[in-house]
Formats: sequence, C-alpha cells, structure tokens
Amino acid sequence: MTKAKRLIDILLFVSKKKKFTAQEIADSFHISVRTVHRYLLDLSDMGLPIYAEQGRHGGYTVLSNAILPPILFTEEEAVAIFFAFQSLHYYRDLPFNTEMKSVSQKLYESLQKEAKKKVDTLQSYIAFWNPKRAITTPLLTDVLEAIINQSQLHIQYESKSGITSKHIQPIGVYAHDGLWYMPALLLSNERILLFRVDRIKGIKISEANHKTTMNLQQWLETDYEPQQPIPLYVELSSEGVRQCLSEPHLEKAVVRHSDGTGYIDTIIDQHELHFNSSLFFRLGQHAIVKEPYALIQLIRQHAYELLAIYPEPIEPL
Amino acid sequence: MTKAKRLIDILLFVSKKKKFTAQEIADSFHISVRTVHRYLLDLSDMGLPIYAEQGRHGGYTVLSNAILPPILFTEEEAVAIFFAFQSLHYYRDLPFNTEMKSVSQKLYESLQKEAKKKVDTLQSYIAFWNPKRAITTPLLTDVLEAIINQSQLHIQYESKSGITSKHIQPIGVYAHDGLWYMPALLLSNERILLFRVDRIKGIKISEANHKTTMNLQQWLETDYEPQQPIPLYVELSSEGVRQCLSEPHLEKAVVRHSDGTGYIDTIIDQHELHFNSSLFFRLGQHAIVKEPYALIQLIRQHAYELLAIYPEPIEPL
DNA sequence: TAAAACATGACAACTATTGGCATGATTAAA
DNA sequence: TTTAATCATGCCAATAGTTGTCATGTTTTA
Repeated sequence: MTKAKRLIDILLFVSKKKKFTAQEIADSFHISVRTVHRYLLDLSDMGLPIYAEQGRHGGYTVLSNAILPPILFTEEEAVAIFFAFQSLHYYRDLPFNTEMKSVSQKLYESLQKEAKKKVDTLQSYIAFWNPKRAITTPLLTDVLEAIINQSQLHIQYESKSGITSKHIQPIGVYAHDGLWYMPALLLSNERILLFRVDRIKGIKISEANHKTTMNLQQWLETDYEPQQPIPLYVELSSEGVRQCLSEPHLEKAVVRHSDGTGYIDTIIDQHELHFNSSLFFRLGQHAIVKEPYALIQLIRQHAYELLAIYPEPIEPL
Repeated sequence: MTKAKRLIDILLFVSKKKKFTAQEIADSFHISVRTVHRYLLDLSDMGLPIYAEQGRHGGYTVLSNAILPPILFTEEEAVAIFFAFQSLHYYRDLPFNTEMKSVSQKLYESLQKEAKKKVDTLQSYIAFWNPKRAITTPLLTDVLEAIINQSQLHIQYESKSGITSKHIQPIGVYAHDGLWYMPALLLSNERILLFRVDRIKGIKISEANHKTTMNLQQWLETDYEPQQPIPLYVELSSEGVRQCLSEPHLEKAVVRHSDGTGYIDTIIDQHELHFNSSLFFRLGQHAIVKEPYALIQLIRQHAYELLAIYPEPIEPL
C-alpha cells in the first residue's frame, strides 16, 4: 500500500502545483529523480493530463485543475448525484455545465449494468420542470463571479422606464421558476431591490468594497414585516381553500373547517393589495373578501376599468 | 500497481456480494486464503464497513451498498456537485436525502481550505428558491418507487369532489414550483390526468402490467395541440410586453415593436380561455384583447360577477 | 466432538520497487 | 558553440513488499 499512497500524495501535490520539475518532487518526497519519472509515468497512465517540456527551463505541467483524493461512492450515492443534476436539467444558462457533464460521464462509466439502468429509468421518470424559457441569461456567470467576489457593480438594467444604469452591491442570486433573480443593495439610496438577471444588459465591476448587508439566506427567509399592515379576511369555499393552499404567501393563513370550506384571517402589507386583488378576482365566488374595504374597492375598480376597456358590443349577437 | 488493482477488484466484488467466505474469494481470484485475509484487513483499514462472523456458517459481511471504483474529481467538479445539491435545498420531501448528505460530507472532507471556502461562499450567495411549503409529500418516495418499477397503482386522491379511489399507470413525477406532480394514465377511461403527489392520501401497488404509454420527457414536451383552436390577438403596451414575456405559455408568441410596445398573435385552445382571462384582467389597459370575442366576453362576465359579489356600498364614504 | 469458519504468526520463495549510473535528446542561455 | 538544465529510457544490484504454506488458536453450530 505504500506505493499507492505515495502516488496519491504526489498526484495531489502536482495537480495543485501545476508546473514543476522532477527534481522538485524528488526533494519534496525524499525519493530519487529516477523514481519520480517512473511515478509520473504511472500517473499519466492513470489518466492525469500531464505533459513535459524538454530542455533547460523545461519541466512537467498538469493541465487539469486541482484534483481531489480518490473517493469511494456507493451506487446509491452516485444515483443521488444524477438525481441532483436532473433537477437542473431545465435551466438554460447554468454555471458548472461542463463540470456536471464530466462528473456524469465519470460516474456513469463506473456504474454496473443494473445501476446504469436505474439511472436511465430515473431520468425518464423524474423531472424538475420549469418553464424552458426562450429568455437567455447570458450574464449569469459574470454576475455570479462578481457576487462571489463581493464586488460592487454598475449595471445596465432594463426596467419599465427603459434601460437605466444602477450602482449596486449584490446580496446573491437565486433561481425561481426558471428565471434568475438578484437581490441587491442600491447604493444611491441604500434600499434593497430585486433584479432579474436576464434584464441586466451590461455589467461593469467596481472594486470590492465589502459593504456587508444581509446574506441571501436571510433575505429569502425574511418574513417581510408589513410596513403598512392591513387585516385581510376572506371566506373560502372548499375549492377556494384548495386554491389558496397553493399560494405560497397565503397558505399558512388558510384555516379549514371540517366541511372543507374555510377562511383566511391574516395581516398583509399595503403593497400586496394589488397582487391579491388579481388572485381573488380569479377565484370569484370561491373567495369572498370581507376585509379590507380597500381590496374590495380595488377589485371593483378593476372590474369597472375592464368594462370600460371592453364596452358592451353594439351587435352582441 | 498490481496489488492495488487486485484490491479494487476485490472491493467491487465483495461490496456487491455483501456476504461471502474467504475461501470463495480465494477461489474466484486464484489466490491463497491467507492473502484474502490480509486483503480484507487492508480494505477494512481503508474504511470498508466489513465485519466477520466466527464459526461454522460464519463469513464476512459488507454493510454498505455496492461501491464504485475510486473516482478522481477535480475541485471544480466537486463544486458543481455542491451546486447541484444546492438546487434541491428548498424541497421539503426528497428521495436520496441521506445519500446527498454522505456525498457532501465525503467531498467536503477531501477539499482543501480554499475550495472549502469557495463552497461555503457559493452556498451563501446562490439559492434555488421555491416556496418552502407547509405542504408535505410523505408518499413521494413510495410513488417514486412504484414509478420506477412501472407498477400500476390504486390511489386515494383528494380532489374537488372529496377523496376518491383511482386506478392508474403513472407516467412519471416532476417537481415544479416546490410541488410534485404525477401525470398518469387513468385506466378506467384511458385518459392522461395530472395528479398532485401531496394530494395522494393512500397507495396500493398492483402487479406491474407494463402498459407503455408515453414517457415523462414526451409528456413534458408535448406542445398540447389545441383541440379546439381559437385565434388570440392582443395589443400590448411596453409594460404588457414585459409581463407577457414572463408567461411561459405566451412568451414565444409575443412580438415586439421597436418602440417597446407589441402584440400577441397566436392560436390557443378553448380550455386556456379561462386562464388567459385571469391574466388579461390583471394586465388591464396594458393588454387589450381584440380576439377572440369569447375571451372578451369572459373578462366582461367575470367583471360583472365580481360587481355582483361586491355591490356598490350603501355608505361609500 | 468434529467441521467450518475467522485470526494471526513465522518464514522462505518470489516479485516489485528503488536508487544509482549511463546514455541520449532537447532547449535556452552564456 | 558550448554548457547547463531538463526529460526519457535502459540496466542492474540492493532493498522492500507480497505471497503461499504451515502451524496454532478461537468461535460457532451440527
């Protein structure tokens, strides 16, 4: 076992060092240069992408990035990795795409027949679907890099009012429903805004300035405390209950009676009114809003607006 | 290198066989029993969970599942695996949860300081968010197993009309927006329906009957051919364009003028009318429906219904 | 009690690895 | 042009590691 261990040690050493001479290795490991040559030949045979340059100032160069010591996985673990990769299948722009391919290949080759079959089955019966959008996110990788380095950014952003320039400190990125979002601190007024990465049209990286705010986890888990709290009370039919349970921002507030019907009794923010009016419009008689009056008014107003846009036809036929 | 190779061969052999005697290995590999004992000691030292039972009918037993030959990963590849696992972080019920944990641990231990830091950063700046629902999907693993075995199922399903029993042949499962869905062939009338796995309240597995229909990939990629096609024509303000581009089922149909405004000109199915009416209600003046008349009527009708539900208050104040 | 298994030690025979030396090829700088 | 630094490869004796055989124990079950 002594040689194998040595080989692994040297593998790790050289894959990290990238460029070196045989003499250096010999000195580091207290072995002869002749043996180093033999070892490197072995590693090369084992698949390490290494090449040598002849002559003065020559030496060996390893092409791959730093390599981890060999790891033993169980079949189940390999399947779990495939499963996780599967979950990203429907994203269009992804960092680490090439790496995931090479991992898949290495793993798949090592699997035995049955396990290969299991993976194949898995991939044909499980998916993590999200709308495979026509929208591309070409700047995702750049944004990601900037975020990991905690840089501040100047971005060109496409919003309602056209393309504007913004100076921001990103908090992180997250994917949701097939799109990538980036909450960031707007440095001009110290407010946190949410950007869609596909709407970023240009990036310029400023020097890192380490203005620590919150991290992404915190941001995602904030239970946005309503700044202008308004009580919401809605009576639900059983179908209304079913539908509202599928609305992330409301599901926790749904109370269910034994007969299947139920109600919502919670506090929402002023800003959510508009969003909710759209929901309760859709639900119609399955959700009767009792409070707040503002929401009822909003729904009514919407209804009137629409009736104005779509007037009674002259020839109804 | 000869011994290491042997050891790996034996490792794979025994991890697959699980229970065996030293003599069996000796015969299989044409080596002496004494050497087998020595090898097994080596494997045990290397971390293979193996134990021996003494006495007649004794022998060795390997505790882990089948093990893959050692694999070399680059740091980048390890990071890619973490990244993929990250994407599943917001799911509540997942198969392979324990395996993913053990993989993470093995990988993380092998990483060097810098790479560890990189992974840590990654996890605090990237997320794949989906509504971390209160809804649990306890039967997911069972459903999954049934699907992989291509079994037919009798399920207790909670639908609009209460809990009913259905005899189905699942096509697959997929996750979307934090919930798990299962398209399946309803055997009573040969139609394909979509079930929500969290609404399955009970499962009974029938014998596999291999009634091949379509696979999940096909199902997801079907561009549901409209059975009752209706032309849809909508004029959009620039804000309307922006919003409709975020609607998966419409985005491909949005045409943009140079001034930012645009229009939708496509064919939809009769069944999608109701869904669209809700969308275009929300957009109000940002999206003016010109065709079909049925959709306009639906929006008007909705508006009237709501006005009936929420009548003009007696004291408007 | 005998048989079937693991556990471990000793040792000679065998095999693989190592280091040292020699030779050659290639390259860049003196 | 020469020299020094480097990889590449072959040979061989010294050294180190591995193997098989035999011996001796222990544990468990028929």
